[in-house]
Amino acid sequence: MSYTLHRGDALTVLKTLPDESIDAVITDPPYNSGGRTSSERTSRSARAKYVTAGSAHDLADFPGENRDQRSYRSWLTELLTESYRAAVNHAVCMVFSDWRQAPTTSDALQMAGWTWSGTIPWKPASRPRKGGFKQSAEFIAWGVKGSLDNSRKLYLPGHFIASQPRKDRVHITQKPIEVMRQLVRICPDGGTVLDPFTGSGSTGVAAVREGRHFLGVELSAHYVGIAERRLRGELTQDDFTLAGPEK
Amino acid sequence: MSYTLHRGDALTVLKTLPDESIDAVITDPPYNSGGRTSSERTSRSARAKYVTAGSAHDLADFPGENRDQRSYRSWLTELLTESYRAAVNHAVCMVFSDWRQAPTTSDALQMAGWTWSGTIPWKPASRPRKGGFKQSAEFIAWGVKGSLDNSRKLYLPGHFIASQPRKDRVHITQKPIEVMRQLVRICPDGGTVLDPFTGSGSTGVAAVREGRHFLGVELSAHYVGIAERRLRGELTQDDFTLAGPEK
DNA sequence: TACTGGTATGAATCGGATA
DNA sequence: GTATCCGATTCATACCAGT
Repeated sequence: MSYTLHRGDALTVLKTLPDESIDAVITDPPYNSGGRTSSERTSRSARAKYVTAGSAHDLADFPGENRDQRSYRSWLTELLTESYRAAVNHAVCMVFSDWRQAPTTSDALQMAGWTWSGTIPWKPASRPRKGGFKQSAEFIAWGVKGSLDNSRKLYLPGHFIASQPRKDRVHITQKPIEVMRQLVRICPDGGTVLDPFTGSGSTGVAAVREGRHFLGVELSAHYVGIAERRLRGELTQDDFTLAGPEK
Repeated sequence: MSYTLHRGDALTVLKTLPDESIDAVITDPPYNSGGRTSSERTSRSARAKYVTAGSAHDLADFPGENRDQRSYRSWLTELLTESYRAAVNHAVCMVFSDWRQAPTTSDALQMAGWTWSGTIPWKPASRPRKGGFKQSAEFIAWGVKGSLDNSRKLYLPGHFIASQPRKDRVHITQKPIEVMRQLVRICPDGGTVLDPFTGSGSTGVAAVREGRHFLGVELSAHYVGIAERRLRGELTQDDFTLAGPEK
């Protein structure tokens, strides 16, 4: 398996991809939630919005959390449109969002041409909420280019229960590898998974482990470095596993 | 605890309710999903859509399943607007939907004036899907009139896992009582829960069991009869429980 | 290895003070 | 009134250390 990482703006890089070169898109864009007023949403950094005051960890901030709702929708639509162009027929696109952005996300998915086929909840640990229901779920909107490939003997779950990695976490929104490994199976074996918002590269790690190629784009040099290191580690480990028979 | 059932059109009945007479709205409107084309959605009856072909059971059809998406939104908005008017400050409104209607549902909730505060997934049993992700979740969009009452020491879960009742089921979309019992707790003790689409009356049964009053509306005479019977059973049972100390 | 008890923390939320 | 900042809050769960 191989991986390619681009440091740069997602949309700019996507435009350079050839048609029908991607077999699945799995990504977690910076969605612009959090905060009560529009200015709070657009002016505060991701860390300021999402990290509990007093939290001891010191994870780096990430860019892209400054769009208002309308611009988020059109930006995401354009991005998914380019992904659609670069995808093969039967390709699946999966986009993470929180509850606030879920409707906007499925709108953008459809506006970009994908056939919206479902919304999958997954449950990270979360805080309780006094006087009401705790918000314990996040969502993955998924869609297909054309129709699902019914010839594959593939049955994937419709919801995931897992929590964020706590140890060795390098990104505020890092996803558990076990969940990502399930998701990348939607990509045919040996195909290429695209993640325009690579972050710390969990999608890539999962893809490589599951025998898929990975194509990642990330704006922040800090995170490109981290993703590169993690992915290189995977390949080295693979080679090692191949070389020595034990375990 | 007491209950009131109206046989009639939801909107018509809602308009007759006095202002600020309702403490919570919990309902499962007939949403128009299923079917890939708008004509498929609007022409097939609820039974045809939701009941497995060849299934032997004989649940009655229910009305209201023939709206297209736009008209569904405006109809639901009007309905939720009337509910909003009839609700007290801090009242919570919860609306069930499937994944397809979830964005429309949160739109309507907000258009009606409620402050959308979250989307809760709940998982009924479902069939796997070849070549992709199983669609195992349905959603409850919830919102508040004004703001949540933070003085209550109430902490409710953010997702529910339960399967639809199989035995003793009297309505196609009947919800498990255990889930409904959790939901009705959002209504203050002794308050009144409104369900404009009572169906077989599960919301009412849960409300009565949890010590809330219930106000239900149902168009179908068939289901009003069933709901009435179930609710009367609850009260009788309550009386019995009160009379005899054992269990 | 399996259990147990202590501790840290979360893609938040809320009220209130300040500018 | 709006924007911004600050700090208190809440408990299920993962993690750790110790038996």
